[in-house]
Amino acid sequence: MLTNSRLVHQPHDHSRCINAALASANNLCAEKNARLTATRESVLRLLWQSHQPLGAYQLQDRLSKLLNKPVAPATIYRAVDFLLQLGLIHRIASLNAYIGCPFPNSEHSNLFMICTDCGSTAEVAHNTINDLLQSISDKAHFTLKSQSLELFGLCPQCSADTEESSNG
Amino acid sequence: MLTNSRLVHQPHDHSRCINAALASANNLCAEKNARLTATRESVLRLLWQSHQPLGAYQLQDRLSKLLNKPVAPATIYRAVDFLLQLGLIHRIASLNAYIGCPFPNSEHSNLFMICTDCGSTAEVAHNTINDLLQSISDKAHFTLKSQSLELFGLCPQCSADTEESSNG
DNA sequence: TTTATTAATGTTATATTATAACGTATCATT
DNA sequence: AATGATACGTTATAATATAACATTAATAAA
Repeated sequence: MLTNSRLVHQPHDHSRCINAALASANNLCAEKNARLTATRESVLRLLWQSHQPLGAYQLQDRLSKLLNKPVAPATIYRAVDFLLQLGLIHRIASLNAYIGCPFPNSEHSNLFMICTDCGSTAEVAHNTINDLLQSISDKAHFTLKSQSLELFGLCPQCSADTEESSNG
Repeated sequence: MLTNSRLVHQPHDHSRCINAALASANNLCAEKNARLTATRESVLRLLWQSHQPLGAYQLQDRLSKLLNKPVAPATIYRAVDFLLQLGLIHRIASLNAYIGCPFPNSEHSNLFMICTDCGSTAEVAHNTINDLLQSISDKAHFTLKSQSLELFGLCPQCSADTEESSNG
């Protein structure tokens, strides 16, 4: 099992995450002959700077502030589509929001643990889940192409807080 | 494993499904002291009549035609919210659409197999998946409350069609 | 059976998310 | 430099969802 759960839910040197993600993005783009333009890189950076999934219009606000000029929705959606194509980010359907992918090079589950309290979201890559879903699909004669797996609940921190307040 | 995959993907006496769903809805409402009003029942019926998930504005069109009068979005969203609350329908986040739940009384996975070709959508209830997701959550100290699991691919019929056309 | 209370609906307006269409600029190759 | 492909700017609008408040209907209480 591969997960960024601990990183997401605990304090850490976040600038390292961001730098690692951008370096990895640069590699991937070079490899695929794709252009990580200024706009695209900024959107990716904004997603990584956030500890939560961001919606298109949140990205619009932030990019607009960053560039100190108006930014249109199309600009955001185009950047986001590009990053989605390359697997550098994911869309979280239930939130209409986007988040950086912590392991863009590996086959993985698109499995997210979303805290309904604080909004923090961790991704988990888990082969057993993938295998199980594949076998369920096979049995049903369903040709599986992709998947969106979203879990809702309380992250470790918010779970602990709830526990505490109910005890004390 | 509990699934309506075969029913969804193969010809059958669909009026029976609809009647069964409505009967089950009536029971549930009686039990919970909830009112299955005319609007709510119509929306549920429309969802069951469709072989695919329907969006709010598709429901608006259909209800409007059924009643032969204008229907506002709020009417649809209110009915849909009610039915969601009772577990009589599900929302499919990736499609912004709604679908009748074939087993509203049982604990289940909210796992959907969505055909990207014809749109037909089957629900699967699978304890192993639930257990696995619960154990993953436990390991991550994530307090799991609910889940949305959406699989995209080709239904048996469309898989077969693709196979055929590639062969011949 | 009136009255009070709650639940559901009607209606209008508007917020939020996403895309279309078309012109302009930038980049890569010749 | 000319060309073609890719990316971006800009404006408008489509699609999805909610807010707010008036009205009606159903239930409960007096």
